[in-house]
Amino acid sequence: MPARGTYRHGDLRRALLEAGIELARFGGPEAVTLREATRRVGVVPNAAYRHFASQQDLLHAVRSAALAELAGSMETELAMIGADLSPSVFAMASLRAVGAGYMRFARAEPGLFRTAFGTGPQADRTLPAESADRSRLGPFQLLSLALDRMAAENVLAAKRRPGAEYLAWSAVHGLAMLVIDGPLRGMDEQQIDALIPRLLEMVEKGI
Amino acid sequence: MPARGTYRHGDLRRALLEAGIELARFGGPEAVTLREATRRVGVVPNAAYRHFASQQDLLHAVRSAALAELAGSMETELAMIGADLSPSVFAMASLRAVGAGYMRFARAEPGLFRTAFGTGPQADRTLPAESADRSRLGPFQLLSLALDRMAAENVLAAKRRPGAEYLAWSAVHGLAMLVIDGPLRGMDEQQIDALIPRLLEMVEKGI
DNA sequence: TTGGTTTGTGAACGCTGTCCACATATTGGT
DNA sequence: ACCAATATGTGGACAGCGTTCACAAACCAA
Repeated sequence: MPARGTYRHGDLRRALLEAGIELARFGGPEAVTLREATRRVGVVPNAAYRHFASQQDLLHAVRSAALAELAGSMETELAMIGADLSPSVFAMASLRAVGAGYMRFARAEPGLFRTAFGTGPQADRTLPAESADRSRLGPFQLLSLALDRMAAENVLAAKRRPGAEYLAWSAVHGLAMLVIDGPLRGMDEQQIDALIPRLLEMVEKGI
Repeated sequence: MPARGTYRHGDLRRALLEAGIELARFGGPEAVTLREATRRVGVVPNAAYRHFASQQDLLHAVRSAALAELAGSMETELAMIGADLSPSVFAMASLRAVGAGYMRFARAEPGLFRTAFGTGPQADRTLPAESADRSRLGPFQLLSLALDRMAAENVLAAKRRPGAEYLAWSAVHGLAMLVIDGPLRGMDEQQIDALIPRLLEMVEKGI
């Protein structure tokens, strides 16, 4: 006898994924548990196995969603610096925009950010180059694009050498990690706000 | 009847801690489980509760040990650049030394590194300034010290502004995280080796 | 010796992921 | 329209995890 749901849920996979995202949002990767996700959807734990091979599989799906949201935050920030700028000014501002978007997301959604770059020995890592579908750009591609623009407009202190995007990424990512999940957690918010432009400045000048 | 150990172990706390470190070394923070640690020591799980308030407490102790090992790696690297250098040359080299030590530890002991900066909502974070005993310097203090030396010898591109150590730390930490636990995992080793000096160069020039 | 404190044991509880057998909807062929 | 095959959710079970409680054994002090 069908007790819990309508027995035929309709789109259980999506429902479970959304429940997982919600869990990650508030509790980070370690909060996305298969049992709790199914509980929220109102279905028995095993039902999840028809749509996700394992809990890790669910977590990977949530991770992808988190990465997409991070990219969205960067694009939002990029859109805010308007297209009425001259190419060179736009190029100059784009690195700061994507960097700021990165940091904004990390601080606004620490749970999702930690999920996106979640720790763990079993976490499946895909190199940014070969990641996902080409349609949507990932965080790394957006950062790389900003550097490309700066190089094209010659507003970069140094010549754009291959791999420079990794250096920029390291700086931004490192600050984000230290702030939301590391020893800098609890640091004064204003101090962090002051640090962000200085960090991006360091990247521009030193890359 | 005393079945497992000698019933009176001697120094169970230390034994459990060392077992925990061993677990963290190979499996990262999520591998340090109370039950496995006690199992290795040959004692019943509950015995741990006489020496650690909880599993988190054990993990915190392991984290401290990991941080100490990281600092040790940085000091080793610092010692390798000899004291026969002129103060200004030594200052110049010290940032790269501590940075390299940081990266070396991260790559050589990813499990311990991930434990040192372990993720999780319940991770107790202490600001570097107020951390630990004064006798041994932590990773952050060593990095900060290197920048101080460079500023004193005027070998820094810019004036040493307060908080610059956070920027340097962010860069190094970010690369380490991306390499051992993030999307850059699996990157070509030589490529990483080439990236490290460039990253430290970026810090020197851009800070 | 005796009584108290420390330290390890044993059994239990609820939580987790996962596997198995089963029941129920949906779907496609005839 | 019927009937078999498939897809999907249920129920029950198992092992492993952290944690708690009551109890036993060892040490220590008076």
